[in-house]
Amino acid sequence: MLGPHVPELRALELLVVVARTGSLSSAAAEVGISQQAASSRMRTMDSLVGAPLLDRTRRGSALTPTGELVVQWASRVLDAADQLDAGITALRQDRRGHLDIAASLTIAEYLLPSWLVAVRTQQQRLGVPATEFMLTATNSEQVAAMVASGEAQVGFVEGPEPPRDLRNRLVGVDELVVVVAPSHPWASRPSRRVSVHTLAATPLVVREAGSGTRTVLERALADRPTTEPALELSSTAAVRSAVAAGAGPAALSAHAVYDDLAAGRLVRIAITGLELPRLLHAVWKGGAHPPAGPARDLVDWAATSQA
Amino acid sequence: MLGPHVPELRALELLVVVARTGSLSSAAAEVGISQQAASSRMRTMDSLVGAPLLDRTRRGSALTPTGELVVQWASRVLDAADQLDAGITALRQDRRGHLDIAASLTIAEYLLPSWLVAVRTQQQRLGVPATEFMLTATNSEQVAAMVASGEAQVGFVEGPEPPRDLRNRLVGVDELVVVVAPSHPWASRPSRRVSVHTLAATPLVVREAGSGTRTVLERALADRPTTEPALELSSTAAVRSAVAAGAGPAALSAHAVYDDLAAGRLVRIAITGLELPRLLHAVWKGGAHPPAGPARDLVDWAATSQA
DNA sequence: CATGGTCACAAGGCTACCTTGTGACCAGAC
DNA sequence: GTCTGGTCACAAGGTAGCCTTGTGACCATG
Repeated sequence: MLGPHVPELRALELLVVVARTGSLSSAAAEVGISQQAASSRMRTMDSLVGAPLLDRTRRGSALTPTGELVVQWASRVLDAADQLDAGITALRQDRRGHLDIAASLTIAEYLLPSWLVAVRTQQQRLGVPATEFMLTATNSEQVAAMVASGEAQVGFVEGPEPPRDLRNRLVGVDELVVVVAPSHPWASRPSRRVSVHTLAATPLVVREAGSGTRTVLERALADRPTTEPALELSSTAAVRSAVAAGAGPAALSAHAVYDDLAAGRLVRIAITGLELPRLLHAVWKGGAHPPAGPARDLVDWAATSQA
Repeated sequence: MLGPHVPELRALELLVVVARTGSLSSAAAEVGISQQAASSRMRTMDSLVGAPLLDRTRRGSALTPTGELVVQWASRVLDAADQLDAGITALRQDRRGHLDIAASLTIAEYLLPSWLVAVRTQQQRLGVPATEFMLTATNSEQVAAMVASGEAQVGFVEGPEPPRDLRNRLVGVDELVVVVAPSHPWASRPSRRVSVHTLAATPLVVREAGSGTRTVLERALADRPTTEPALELSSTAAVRSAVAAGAGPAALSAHAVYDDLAAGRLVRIAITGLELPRLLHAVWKGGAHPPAGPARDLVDWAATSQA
């Protein structure tokens, strides 16, 4: 799946740092290796790409045109890696100066990492010591319970309306969308649209019974004659893969398939007379605003970045 | 910049393959390592994250809830890595069964990789042998010359209008946008808007004289009294970093700053009475359509994916 | 002309990872 | 019952890649 010519993350990081600093030595210092090691890493990248990435002169190293291309591509990889980093850091339960966050699955998977990165860089810029986030991902009911009990200072839930006993603020919207593989007959229809009736009569790829997305879908089709699932899988990732491989249509969170739609691995099908929006709320206990500090920063960011 | 808990790309790839196949052994076979090596890699990932990613049973391995989160985050990294892979593959000059592409910088950097990935997966799905793409990134004039001379079968150019002597098709639009750091005074204005006059009077971070984006900008401000640049840098990446660090405003391609805007590292400022759109065209020589085969597939994809 | 900055070459060591070999366990077929 | 093919785990050993240290050449700048 991944070719043999793709450098590892640390090498890509070194490349962009070299691009920024203009020097192998200082870049090496920044990522914590020796100048010689950095030079060697860059040289192996040269051979991976098949062309030199750097103009190495006696007073610094500048990018070649090829290098500049690769830097741009690498930056996107590293952006995603930053979000992964934020997520992993939040999962590791470092218990000094931390903020406990509870979030529903969709939010934890697709939105929260970028918010964490944003708050983190904001803190860096202001010179504030970094907060360690701890993340629990579970269903929306559980999230509400954790916030109510004080286990988490702030929570993020999805659903028709936020829990009554907690304060809330709207931070985004999600929607279930129906997707198929590009080779699926529905994708060839000029309108890329089918009726609710057709959808209900078609075997779908679904999550296991009881999962949030499946419940929403079943409720929306409740008054129609429905058919058996084509395939029942236990993770969103598995459903995405199965649909892309042609196993049949599925309904998934718009956020979950954003990349696949953009890359053309999946095709969105509109359903006449069916919309499945879900509101995403931040929730907390107590005052009109979340507790001052990282919790409030996070909610503020989430609420404003959706604009 | 990148934390110590982020696995390398190959490890992430293994994780998502395990998630898809449901088995360590078959995943190991797919990525070309032994089952034991795969098991060990996954175990080091466990310790990086601080929690097990897999439920390892005697008849397969399924994701834990934590594992599912990490898979989603990792998928985004790998999506970007796929585009990097496509780009690098196109740069490596493998000369068997290839398509020569010439593209202007903006397109080569931001759009082309995803198109290449799309065409590649399309070929895989149809069982067609994969084309080796060869990419030359240069300015739009050069691109037109290469296509005219036959050095490249297809080209992608930006500019007010495509070259007369070539056939063309619109594949997208780009725009120069003005961005500042979130800490910049302009970002605090409620309107996030300044006048052309203010912009012209403000020292900007710019590319070196002669670069495409700088030329467009200077031409647009030609009839205004302008000031000296705040900083002159030789790559788009350097400009982005400098602006994010607070060196001043800059005008950059909308595609170049898409991620930074989404992540909040940069803030877009509207300029009253100034718009700098650029049309992106595919160009080729000869008939009304590009030559059948990969060239046509690529252009078709590019033209339709912009919708 | 000294100094501090750049990068390159060479040798050595170490570590991390991978392979091979083996075993335990489980399900389904016969 | 047991055979077969599938899973994963444990252990030992080798190897290769990478990193550090040491050294040197070169070039600006003061």
